[in-house]
Amino acid sequence: MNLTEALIAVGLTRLEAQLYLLLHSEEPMTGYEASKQSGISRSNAYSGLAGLAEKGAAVCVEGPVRQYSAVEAAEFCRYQSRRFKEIIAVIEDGMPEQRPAREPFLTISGRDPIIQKLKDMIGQAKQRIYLGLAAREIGMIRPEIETAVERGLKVVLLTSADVQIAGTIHYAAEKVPGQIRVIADSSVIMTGTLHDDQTSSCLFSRDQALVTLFKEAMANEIKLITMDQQITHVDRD
Amino acid sequence: MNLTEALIAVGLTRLEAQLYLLLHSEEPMTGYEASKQSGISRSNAYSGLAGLAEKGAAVCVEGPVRQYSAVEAAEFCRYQSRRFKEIIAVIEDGMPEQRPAREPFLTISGRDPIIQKLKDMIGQAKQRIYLGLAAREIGMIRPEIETAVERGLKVVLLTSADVQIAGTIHYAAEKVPGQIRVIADSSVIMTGTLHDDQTSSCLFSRDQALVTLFKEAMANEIKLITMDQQITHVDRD
DNA sequence: TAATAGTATTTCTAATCAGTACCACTATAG
DNA sequence: CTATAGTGGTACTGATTAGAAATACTATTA
Repeated sequence: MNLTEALIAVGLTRLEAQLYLLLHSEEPMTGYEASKQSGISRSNAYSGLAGLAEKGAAVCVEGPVRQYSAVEAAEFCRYQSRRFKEIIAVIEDGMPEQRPAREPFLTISGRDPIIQKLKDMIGQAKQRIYLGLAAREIGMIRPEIETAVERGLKVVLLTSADVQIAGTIHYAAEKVPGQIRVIADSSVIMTGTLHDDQTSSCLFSRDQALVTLFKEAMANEIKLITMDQQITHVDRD
Repeated sequence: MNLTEALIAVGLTRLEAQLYLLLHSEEPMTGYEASKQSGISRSNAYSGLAGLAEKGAAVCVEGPVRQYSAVEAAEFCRYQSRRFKEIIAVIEDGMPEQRPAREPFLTISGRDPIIQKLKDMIGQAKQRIYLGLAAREIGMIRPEIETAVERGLKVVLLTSADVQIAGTIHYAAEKVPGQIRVIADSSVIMTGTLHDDQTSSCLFSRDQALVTLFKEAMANEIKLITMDQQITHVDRD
């Protein structure tokens, strides 16, 4: 995600994002100036600046001509955070309680939802988590793993030898990139493949039989690794 | 902001939001069922459910027919929060530094930007803040005022007698709803009117002369109030 | 044959954006 | 003094796209 996309994600249009960046590099300017410097058509430059003002990303400098000045990024981000918190509050206390029934087998499709679920499993784990992932995937969730270690969780990695994360128990195993195997708290598992958005699909399960099967498979894998090689235990600190 | 709008604000479409709520009240369902129960056209019900799955708000229950189950609200909110933090991080460390020049007089138009600026002034104040607002406006920013009191700021309210916020210094003054007068740290002021979006416009200023004028005006107002009435000082706790 | 499950296509609207035309004002070169 | 270039601003048109309503079509099952 680049800067422009991030600005679009918080509610600006593409042109507004462009103009916001332009306002940061220059003195306050009129729509005319903004149009000239950005290449955006005059009409759209004016409406873009007005849009920025409406969304709290720019303010007006009144005078003989109407100029706009950018609201500094930190302040704009504070606005957005405040707004986001309100939105989340509305959702969290407005949503009806989930019916208790939880299906034992769920399919999660698409790259992003899988990564989100993976991070959430690590974040929600209470005692321990086993991660059978290639180095590429470990890299994407490194902050979450580190937070889990700080929370005092037992974190076991089955991944390539060159990965080093303090506080984790590490078994060297060459994993195929994109293949995912996770167990959290001996109660939920996720497994499947993670490539681009279309070809990514994972099974998430709470089914006790499957979880047990998975646990034993991972335990066996670890046993075989320790028979071959020695354990690399990276101590905390 | 209602629930559906909040869900739309985090990236769902109106139909997806509707379907997400429906999924919460029922067992997992197919597009066919969702269409029947929501009144949404079949085609759109299917694409809506697929959209929810893509956005991490629903998961698939594989079987003879494809059913979708809602991801529980708390989990979906965690996804959104994670995503939002990433976006803010991109903006905050991607934005070029603001040029130091800050115009002395700025116009802030529109209801929302004004309220955001008001909250931000309170949040960013270092020592003291004077708020000349009607009870209606005080109500909107109550949490921010309470946080300021907790931060140990001197918070002075010039507002109607019935407003009660612990830890603030309160002078009873009947204010016209929509009229705003604020000074923060004796260095910045905001004043203007706040009604509906079109008719709302405020001046924000760092100009020392104007700030001083404003301070004296408020001091005089307080002096007159205390000559007439007695001070209501609500002690903390 | 009715209900279930799923797909495809058409139409409509609104937002975004590119492009252009037009008007008013000011400064200045000839 | 006038012509013209530059500045500041508004209005309109057209293309593209996402979202959504509506309908039609196929296939399977009870």
